[in-house]
Amino acid sequence: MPELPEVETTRRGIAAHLEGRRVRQVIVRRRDLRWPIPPVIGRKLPGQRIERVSRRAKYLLLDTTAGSALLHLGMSGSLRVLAPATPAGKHDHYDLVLEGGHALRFNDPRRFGCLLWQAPGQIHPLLAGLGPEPLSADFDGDYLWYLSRGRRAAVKAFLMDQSVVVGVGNIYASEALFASGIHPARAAGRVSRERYRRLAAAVQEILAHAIERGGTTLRDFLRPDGAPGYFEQELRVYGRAGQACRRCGGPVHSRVLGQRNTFFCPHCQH
DNA sequence: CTCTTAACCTGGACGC
DNA sequence: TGCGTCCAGGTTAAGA
Repeated sequence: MPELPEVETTRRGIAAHLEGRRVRQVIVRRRDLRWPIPPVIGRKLPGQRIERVSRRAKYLLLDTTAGSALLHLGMSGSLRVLAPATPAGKHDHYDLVLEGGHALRFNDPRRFGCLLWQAPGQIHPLLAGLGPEPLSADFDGDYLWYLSRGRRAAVKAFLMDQSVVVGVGNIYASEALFASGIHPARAAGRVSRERYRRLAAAVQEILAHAIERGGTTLRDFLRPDGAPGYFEQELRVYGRAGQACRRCGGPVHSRVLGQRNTFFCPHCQH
């Protein structure tokens, strides 16, 4: 479900409720997520004040002086802030109960998400080796061009590689490649510097705009306040196989690339 | 290194 | 109504 815009939307939604508050209790209903929830969280987190809710790539971090809780939403995870004593439903795997009784609740049918712990001053192994944030100054077309020299994998797989740049998932990769006129199956090493500049600009523009719209709701993504995201209506190619390209009117194609369904216009993208 | 593939897990949509 | 099949926004681990 969540790519960078959806995770950032979630961060903004929960931050106002969490920052400055203490965690009273950690309730774990199912420990076996992508990785088991480590017992250290139950020992360290209660009593701690959440100083900041931050984001790195598609991970959310609840920063305290004792360490940081590291949250990932996987494919189907979502977070809500709920009133005290709201009954838990199916797939509600953990709650972080705050002082005052409100709870941050994690729901995730497929259990690809995780809740891990990062000690103060340490970088969790999952965060080591991640590429730059796409909306930071460390990311631009020249960087992509330089890094891609000699790479034979498809440019779409290259763009979705989180060690290259973080946050770009299957929806926004198709969208950014369409916006910059690059065929998703083209070898990454055979895209020109000028076109990588356009691609990087498209990634930044699309992600920023999607954040403004509260992310993309395709099936079940909801913001922490329960509202859907409104970027779906802005999608140019994703999920539109067989429909008219919004630029040339020809049919949008789809094919599987790197195990993921990919949408593009063969007339507009080369 | 780089690249590809299988695997993790559940639910919804669809065809029969 | 029920059952089988396919698909889904992510990521790692293992193997070539």
